[in-house]
Amino acid sequence: HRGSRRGTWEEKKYEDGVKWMSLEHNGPYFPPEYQPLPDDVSFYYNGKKVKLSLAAEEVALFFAQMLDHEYTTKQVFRENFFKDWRKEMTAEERSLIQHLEKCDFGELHNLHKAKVEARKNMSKEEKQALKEANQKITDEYGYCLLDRHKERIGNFKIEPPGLFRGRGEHPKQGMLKKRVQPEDVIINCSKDSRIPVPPAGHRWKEVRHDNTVTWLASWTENVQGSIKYIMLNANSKLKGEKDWEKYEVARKLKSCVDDIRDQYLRDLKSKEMVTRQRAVALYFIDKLALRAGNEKEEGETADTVGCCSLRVEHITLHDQLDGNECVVEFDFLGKDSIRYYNKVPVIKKSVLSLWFSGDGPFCLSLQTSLLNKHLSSLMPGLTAKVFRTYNASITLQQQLKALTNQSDNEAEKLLSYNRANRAVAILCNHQRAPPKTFEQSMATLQTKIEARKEQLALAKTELKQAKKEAKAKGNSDPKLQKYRCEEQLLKMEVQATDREENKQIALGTSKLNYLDPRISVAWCKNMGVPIEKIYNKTQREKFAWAIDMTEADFEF
DNA sequence: AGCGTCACTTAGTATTGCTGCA
DNA sequence: TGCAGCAATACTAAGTGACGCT
Repeated sequence: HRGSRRGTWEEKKYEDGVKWMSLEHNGPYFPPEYQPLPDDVSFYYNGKKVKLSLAAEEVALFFAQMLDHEYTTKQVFRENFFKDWRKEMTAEERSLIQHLEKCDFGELHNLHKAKVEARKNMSKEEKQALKEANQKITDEYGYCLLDRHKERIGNFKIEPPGLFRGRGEHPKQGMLKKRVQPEDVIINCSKDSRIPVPPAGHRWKEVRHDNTVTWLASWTENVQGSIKYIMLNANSKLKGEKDWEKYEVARKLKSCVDDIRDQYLRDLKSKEMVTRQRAVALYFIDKLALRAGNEKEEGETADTVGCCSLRVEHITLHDQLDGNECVVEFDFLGKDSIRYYNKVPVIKKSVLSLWFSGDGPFCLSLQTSLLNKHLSSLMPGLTAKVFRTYNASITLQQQLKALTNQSDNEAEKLLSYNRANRAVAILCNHQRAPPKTFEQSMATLQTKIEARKEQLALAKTELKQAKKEAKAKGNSDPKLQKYRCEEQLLKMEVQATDREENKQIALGTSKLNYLDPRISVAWCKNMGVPIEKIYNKTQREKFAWAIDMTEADFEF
């Protein structure tokens, strides 16, 4: 453990999967019940006013609230919504309301907009009252006692009902996400703790006492049938230790990655087809930080892929492209339907010939389970995703080393840090939609820079002038002014560069999930940069373990 | 091996709230 | 002192991978 103090973070308390000895909490917070529409707001069908049943009205409002959103123009969304909405209708309503096109949600939509507007225009006192009410909810439901320590809960609120918003071309978009009842919720806590009390008139689905899991409550969501959990906040000891463990596994990979690389390069020539295919998968997972690509059930989710589920249509092989030999062109939708596009020169022609070797649509006939089984035999705890963590963290460390100089000023150092972070985000393909106000905000910043330049020029002139006059008096003010001006200008220019380079790149995901925080902490110590410049309050809480234990000589 | 289930991490976007500037 | 613009937070979907059963 070079560069780290032994301390509470390194203790391993319990054996074999036991996560806690005592757990007490107040259960999840349920969203408020539906408030019926006021009498002067109506839904119309085919031009005629229709008073909907409470259940149908609530779902109608879900749709009305989304009318400004692109979702409601999509055919799949509309069909799914309408089908599920009709299920909530009374028989009478169902026989009347047959076509979504004949529905007029205008008044409902306006009501919603008015409510949003009213919330914006609340008085200070009203806002304060609301804030206090929310605080009260957080105080009551937002914390738990785990092994006698008070810990924050990450998501203590039950997800409110609404229309399912899948990402990309999701076949289930628009379906009704039903209201969760206490009768749907499983509570997990310790036997001898104060059992959470369900809302009046209700009971829990089950109360269990399973200390091999970390969740406090769970329910099954109706759209995909998946389980949702109430879990601890990222700043909790439990999550922190797990995070630390993750990076330790990635560091262990560092010590054997050379051997593993040698082996998969050799395996490319193996007589066994499975071995060769495995080698190709590993090669790209390592080189491009691709995700594993588990199989997905067709028709249940958007059509997205990862390394092992890449299909023939996602890659193009080029003997020659842009002056390079042997290039693989990737073009596919990955997690969250984010496009991955990359042209990659590969080591050998042999790699290319290994694609398409199956007769199905897949590039490789290889399952992630097989890949991970192999990996775990090479190193305990090694799986495909460890390569992403490892390559992300090692890239940050290398980039920081290459980009930053002790002699840089703080703004320059921070730009370098962001650039190193950006290199990782690009590697991991962490994208974002360009902010709506991007062009505008760039222009504003540019204007400010111009103004500051003029001011600086003026300050310089004044300084010359003042030098002559002030020599006798010893007045240094104009000099200071010029200096400050220069510094602010530089800071803004750096900011502009940073923002431009960041247009479509999201740094947060890698910072939060892939970059060993100890690298950043050590860098801050070495560069004399306060940790607050790199991590905000939440992030410092999440990475408390790293901030606590890391010395300047830490090496990933 | 092949699956379904479960637990947990990783992900982008929507909303909220704070700050610095006119 | 109001508010634009950005940072922080909230939200919840979408992945990974372990495990147990057949």
